[in-house]
Amino acid sequence: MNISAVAEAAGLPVKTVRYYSDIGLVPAPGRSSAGYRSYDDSAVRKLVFVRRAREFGFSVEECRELLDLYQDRHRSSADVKRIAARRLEEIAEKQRELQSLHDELAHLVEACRGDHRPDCPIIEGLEARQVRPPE
Amino acid sequence: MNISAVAEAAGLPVKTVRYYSDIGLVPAPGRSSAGYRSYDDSAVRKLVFVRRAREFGFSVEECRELLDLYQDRHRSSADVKRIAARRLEEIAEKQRELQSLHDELAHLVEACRGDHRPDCPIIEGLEARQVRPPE
DNA sequence: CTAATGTTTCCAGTTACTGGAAGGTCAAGG
DNA sequence: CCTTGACCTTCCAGTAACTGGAAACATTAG
Repeated sequence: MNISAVAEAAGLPVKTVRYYSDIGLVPAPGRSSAGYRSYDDSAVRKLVFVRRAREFGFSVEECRELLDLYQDRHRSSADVKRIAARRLEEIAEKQRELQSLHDELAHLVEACRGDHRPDCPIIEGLEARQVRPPE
Repeated sequence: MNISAVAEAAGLPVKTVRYYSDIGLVPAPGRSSAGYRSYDDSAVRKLVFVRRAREFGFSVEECRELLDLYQDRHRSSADVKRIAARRLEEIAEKQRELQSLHDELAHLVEACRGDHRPDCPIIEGLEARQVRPPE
C-alpha cells in the first residue's frame, strides 16, 4: 500500500502518517524501487491504534508506550491500566478546571447587558477578580 | 519599575512580560539610559488583565481584542459579550468532549483487571472501537 | 505524449512561551 | 576602587504535534 491508501485506511492525513514514520512512532516502512513508502496491514493496525489513542488525548510519547505494550504479548494488563488511570485522572482534573472556568465566565456573561453602553461586567471581571483561589 | 518588579506585580514571569512587549500585546515600555525596560502602573494593569484573560483560556489574539475593548471608552458591552460568549461556547464544547472521553476511558479502565495477565480491555478498546461517532 | 495526480525531501510556520548563553549594569560591602 | 551578586539586555533554540508549501521525480489515464 502506498502512503495515501494507508492514510485513508487509518483515518489519518498523509502528512501525519509520514510524520509518525519519521519520528519512529511506527516502524519505518519499506520502499518501492522509486523510493515510495510501502505499508502493510500491520502498519494500518498500528496507525489506527495510535490515532485512537491520540483521540483519547494520550500524547505521542504515551502512544509510544502504549504501542509497546500493545505489541508485547507478555505485558500485564496492570501496566496498561496504570497509564490509562493516570490519563483518566488528568482528564478529571481538566474537567474540574474547565468547570470553574465555565462557571465564572458564564456568570460574567450573564451579568453583561450586551448593549451599546460601555459598562461591562466581563471587562471588570477580567480586570480585578481572581480566577482561582491561590493554591 | 524595572521588569522584575512589574512581572511580580502582574503575577507573570519576567520572560513573559518581555515576550508580551515584544509581540506588541502591551505597548513597548520606555527605556532607562542603560536600556532597561521601564514600566508604569498602567502597564501593570494591562498585564494583569492579560494574565487573567489567558487564565480564562482566551488566546493571545483574543487578549489583543479584549485589550482593545478594555481601553476603548466608547466600546459597547455587546462587543465584549460576543467574544466572551464565543469563548464560553468553546469551553462548553470542550467539556462535552472531555466528558465522553472520560466516560469511555473510565469504562475501559474499570473493565481491566489490572493483573499480571496480558488480556486488557483498554488495549482492545484502543484497537478497534470508535471514540466518537462519525460526524 | 501529455497532463494530472501521487510521492519524495526539506524547510518553515504554528502557539505561547521557556531555557540558556554571552555580555552589560547596578548597588552593596570591604 | 574593586569585587560580588543580582538584575538586565539580546539572540538563538527548543517545546508538541503537526501542517503548508516548494521543487522535483514517478506513475497512471487518456
